[in-house]
This record gives sequence, structure tokens and C-alpha cells, in this order.
Amino acid sequence: MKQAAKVMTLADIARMAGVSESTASRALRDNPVINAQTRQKVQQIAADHQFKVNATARSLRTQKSHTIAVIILFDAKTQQAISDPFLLDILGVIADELTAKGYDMLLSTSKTTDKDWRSYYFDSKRADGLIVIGQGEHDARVDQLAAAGVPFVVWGAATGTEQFPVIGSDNRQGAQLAVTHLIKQGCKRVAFLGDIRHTEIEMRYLGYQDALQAAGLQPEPALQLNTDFTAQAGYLQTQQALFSQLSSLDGIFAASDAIAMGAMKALLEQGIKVPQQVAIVGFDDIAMSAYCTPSLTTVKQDTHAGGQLLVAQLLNRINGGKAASQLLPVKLVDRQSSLRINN
Amino acid sequence: MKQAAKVMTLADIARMAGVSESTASRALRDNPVINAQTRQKVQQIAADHQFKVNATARSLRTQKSHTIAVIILFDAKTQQAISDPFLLDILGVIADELTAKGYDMLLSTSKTTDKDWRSYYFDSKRADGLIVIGQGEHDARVDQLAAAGVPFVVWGAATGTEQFPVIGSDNRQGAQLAVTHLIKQGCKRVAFLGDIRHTEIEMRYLGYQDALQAAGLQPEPALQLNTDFTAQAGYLQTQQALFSQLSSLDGIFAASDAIAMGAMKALLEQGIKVPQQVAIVGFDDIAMSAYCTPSLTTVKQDTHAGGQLLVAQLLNRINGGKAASQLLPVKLVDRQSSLRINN
DNA sequence: GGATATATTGCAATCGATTGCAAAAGGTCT
DNA sequence: AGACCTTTTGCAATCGATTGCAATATATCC
Repeated sequence: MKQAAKVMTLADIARMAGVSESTASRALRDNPVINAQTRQKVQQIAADHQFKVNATARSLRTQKSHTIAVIILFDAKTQQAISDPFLLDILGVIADELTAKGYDMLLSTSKTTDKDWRSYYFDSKRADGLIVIGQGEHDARVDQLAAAGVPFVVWGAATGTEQFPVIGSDNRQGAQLAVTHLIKQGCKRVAFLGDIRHTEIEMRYLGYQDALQAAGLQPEPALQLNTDFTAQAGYLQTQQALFSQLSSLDGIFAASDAIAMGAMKALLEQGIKVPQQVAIVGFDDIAMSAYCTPSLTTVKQDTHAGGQLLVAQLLNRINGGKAASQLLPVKLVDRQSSLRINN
Repeated sequence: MKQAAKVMTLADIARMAGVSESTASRALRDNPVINAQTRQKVQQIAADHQFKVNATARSLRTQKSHTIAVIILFDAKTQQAISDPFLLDILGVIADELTAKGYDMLLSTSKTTDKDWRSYYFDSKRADGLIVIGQGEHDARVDQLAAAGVPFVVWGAATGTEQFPVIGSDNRQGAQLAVTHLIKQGCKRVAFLGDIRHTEIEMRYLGYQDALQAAGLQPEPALQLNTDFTAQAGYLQTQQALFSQLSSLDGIFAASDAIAMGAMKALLEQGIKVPQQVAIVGFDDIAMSAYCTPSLTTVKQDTHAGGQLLVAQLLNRINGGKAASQLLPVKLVDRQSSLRINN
């Protein structure tokens, strides 16, 4: 009973339908050149026997895998990807979009993947194109892909100088919104928590500076505190900042919600009131942000649009078009961690 | 410059090396039957030209895809998978393990996948086996897989009656640890927040009952509050409970950390002190749990061991062995949300 | 009726690598 | 020199589906 029957092949279906393999093949793909009745009959037989075309054979013949490789770049040091929960969000959207378009998704985390992506995924015909998530500290492998003419798109920070399509949030504007908001709440000395070697974070830092300057405040380099993408890093970095001469800061803009929560923890532990003494804004709007205490003001990225665009642009490129970079608008979600005025 | 050169095939390499395709193929796979020097030479040429075997052709010929499909079951209602952040953890481990073993990972979220998994992934030869994450409300598709003899393993709750291998945490024991801990902290009326139609959660509920009974407390059915896997659900459910006759509860055991955080938020908003008035314990130990305020006591699952086991058992099965179910030990991580005694 | 157009179907090559089996080359022993 | 191994290599079939082109059958028109 276990192995009901050996998996069928097209030849089996053809034989059962009394037609040639070519006719069967065409019938299954609903090729109108085949008589409607024949088509119907073949399809019926295939359905009855739960026949599925062998994807491997089809790929070999058509030279298309109908598969997209999604590569998640992890930070070499922390083994963390750009803010975890955010990642799963966008991954989910990408998966759905690909499925809807009839593509499979090959997932790879770059922790172990030291592979040469082009040869491994593309030359080997495992995938028709790639989506790279998280440019991180500028990765030479991405440039190689571009040089080799592999169809791919990147989620990250569009700086305007890349030779490849990048879809990403308008990090600079998001940061500017966040910091302007903090200043409006009365903050004078706002710390920036994030690792600016990450291109996306660098953009956020620029937005941070924009906001300060627009308000006539002088950005202090000492307030930029390199912080990895974890709550722990945010916690430790803030703790350290409090013990140092930076104790007079009254606002924190964190490059991710996780960092922000770590920072908040450190402050609360020292009896520092949030937002009264120090106001905090994060980035991402992960699910937990609305449910911590105080709830976290943050910059929301449009993951849905992001995922859709990534897929749309990549498929467009694969089908002979050109993939364009795009900057997605973000918006500020204000919650308790920064609201002094109405609180 | 763009398309440096058409992707090479084995035939090209063979020609360049002055040997036949068969020899080239064997040389590349380091078949000792081929002269060492020839092997060396062919390999060198292949490396020089960045040649990669066409995975599709190889799969077709060898009848092995060297790919595992990982299917994430989402709850039909909430579109949420078993506690998100936890999911990404285990997914990462699985990805690494598979990579280490030379397998690729095809990821599918079941939101859109209404496909018949067997025929789509297995019969079509897209994958050599499947890993299903999150049994959820018992899914008939899983039973079908088992009946069809497809190699697969499930992450979820082993109840002992399944006809297929299940790897998962000892949910019952974890819950028992958690609730016993709450009782030790003086709780008399502990609510259970979680959807017991989920097998894993059902097990946690059983553990919850075990603990109460062991302490001579009578489980009150009214304290079992069906709650989806989100912070929001935890928040709303708790709010509602507070407004109802359940206001006298002094402890909460939540089926996930996200739920716990939502619950905590609702309590704090009402000015109820955690842990003094109500103590809380969650499940999962997601990264954020240590950094909320108060930090969350929770039950930690061993995702690393879990991911490794899933992969190991599945590959074992694929290679002709048998995959065994396994229950992983969990441990209580106590933090502030439940500690009354030393606080 | 014959010529030409149209609708259907099948033959056979093809995608790129793998592998059973046979052949060739070189060596050893009597 | 011939029989017999051993080592190394290549021929050709094979995996399962797709598709250009030719073949057949049917319809249409003058």
C-alpha cells in the first residue's frame, strides 16, 4: 500500500490517452493547436492519475528553472540579518508573490553560503534570477553579479550609484521624519544607534543629520554610536553611553526596533523615564513594537510593496525588460516612547 | 562585456581537456577509476572556466534533486505562523544544516500553497523530501504525505499517535515547568492563553493542567482563553478577561512570548503590576523577551537541536533509513515577569 | 475533380550530464 | 610470443519533457 504506484511520466499518460507524447505534452499545456476534445481527454486522464510534469526534465528542455533564489545576507560578525522580524515579513511577501507568478523560491542564508552565487545559482541553472536581501557592508559579490549580467534585484539602500536595481525604503527620509519628530518633542541631544557601515543605516544616519541641521542643531559625531542589529547591542551600547559623558542625551534614534528596545531596557533599568527624560524612536515597526511598554514610536517600512516590487522588477528583467531601482516611502508611527506633549 | 561567454557545458570542458564527456564527468566527481593526472587536469580546466555542472541535467539523470522543500504552515485565520520570530530561528538552522549536507532548500509558505504537496514537490521531482513546520490545526495534507510514502518530517507536537516522524519540543513538560514555577511564586489562579486547537498548544495546555493538579489546584476551564498567535490577540484577550469576572487572576501562562507581551501590555495599561499582582510566563524565548520591561520569563526551545534533528532524520530517511520522532527537552528561563520572591 | 488552405497529429532531435559495458593500452608471467 | 590482468578511456543509451517540421486528414473554392 505504501508506494501506490510508480510516479507516472508523460509517456504513460500519452499511452493511456492513445496519443503521442508530443500531443500529450501540448494538450497538457493547453496548446490550442490541439483539438479541444483531445486536450480535454488528456487533461482528464492526467488529473485522474495525479500526473505532474517532471519539473527537472521540463527545466532541462526549456532552459528555465522557474525558480528564484533568495539570498539573505547575514552580518559576518553577529550572524544576524537586518532586523530579523522585519526579514520574515518581507520573505513571506516575496514567497507569496513568487508563488502567484508560478515561481518557486530557493532560499539561501549566506552564513554558510560562501559560494559564488553566479555559478552556483545561475550558471548551474538552479535559478532564473536572484533576490538579494540586505546589502550589508557593501558586498563585492553583488557587484560581480551585476558585471556578469545575471538577472537580480537587491533589497537595500539605493544610493544612486549602483550598477544594479535596488528596491528599498527611503531610509533617509524615514530617519529625518523620526528625528524631526524627536526634536519637535523637545529633544536637543539625540543619539544615533546603528552601524553606519551598513549602507541602509548610513542613509538613516544622513537623514538624522538632515533633521538636526534643519532644526539648527549641530550634529555631534560622538552621538553616533555603532551598534549591531540586536536588542542586546542596543542595550549594552546605551548602558555604556549612560556611564560616559553622554549621559545628558535626551533622545535616541535607533536604526531598528530591536536596538530601540534594548536601549529602552537600559534606560528603564537606570530609572530613566521614557519618554519624559529620554524619548526613543526605532525603525521597522515590527509586531512587538506596539506591545512593549512604553510602546515604541517607529518608522514603518512598506514590506508589502517592497516584496511585490522586488518580484515584479526581477521577473520583468527576466522577461527581457529592465529592472528599475525604486525608493519606497515610509511613515512615522508615533506611540508612547516619544510622546511627551500629550503625555 | 556583459555576457562574457555563454555558460559552458561539460562537453566544452571535455573538448578543452581533450577527453570524452564521460571521462570529464568522472574526473569532476573525482572518480578514482580515472587517472589522477587526468582528473587533476580536467578539474583545473573546469575551475579556470568557472564551470558548474548543470543541476537540472544532473537531477534528471540521477533522479535526485538534492533539494528539500520546507513548508511553513500558516494559520488560515491569522495568516500567522507559529510565533514568527521563533520560526525564523529554526528556519535559519535548517538552512545551514541543509547547506552543510549539500542540499538546497525550497521554501514554501502555505498561505498560497493550496497545492497538493506530494504531487507538486515530490512527484514532480522538485524535492527529494519535505520538512513541514507547524502542524497547526491538524492538517489532512500531512496524513496524505504519510500515506503516499513521501519522505518527510514534521516540526510540531508528537502526540504518539502519528504515522509519521515528528520532531518537537516537549511542550507538555515545558508548560508544566512554567506553571509550576508560577505556583511556586504564589499564583493561585493562572490563566492559559493559547489556541488549543493547535496540537502543540494543546500539549502545553495539558502540561498546564498537570502542574495545577500536582499542586492540588483545580483547573478552571474558564481560565483557558483561546488566543491566536499574536501580541494583539494576547492584548485583546487579556483586556477582555480583566473586564470580566476573571479579574481575580494572579498569573498568566501564555502559549507564546508574543501573546505574553500582549497580555503584559494590557495589564500594565490597567495599572496592574507585573509580576506583583499578576505574574507572567511565555513560551519560545524569542530575542525580545529579555529586553521588554519587565523582562519575560519563558520556556526556551532548543531550536538548534531541532533544526539539526529535522534535517538529520529526513536525510536518514531519504537514504533508506527510518526517521524517528523525537521530543526535545526545554528549559525555563526565569526573568522579571514572574519573580516575586527575590523582587 | 483538382488544387489549395486549414486543422491535427506524430516523428525525431534536443536539453546536459551520468553510467553500464566494451574497447584499448600497458604490464606481467610462463 | 601468447594468455591474462589491470588500468584507463570512450561509446552510446538514458533520464522525461518540449518543439520544429513534416505528414496526414479534412475543408473550401473554382
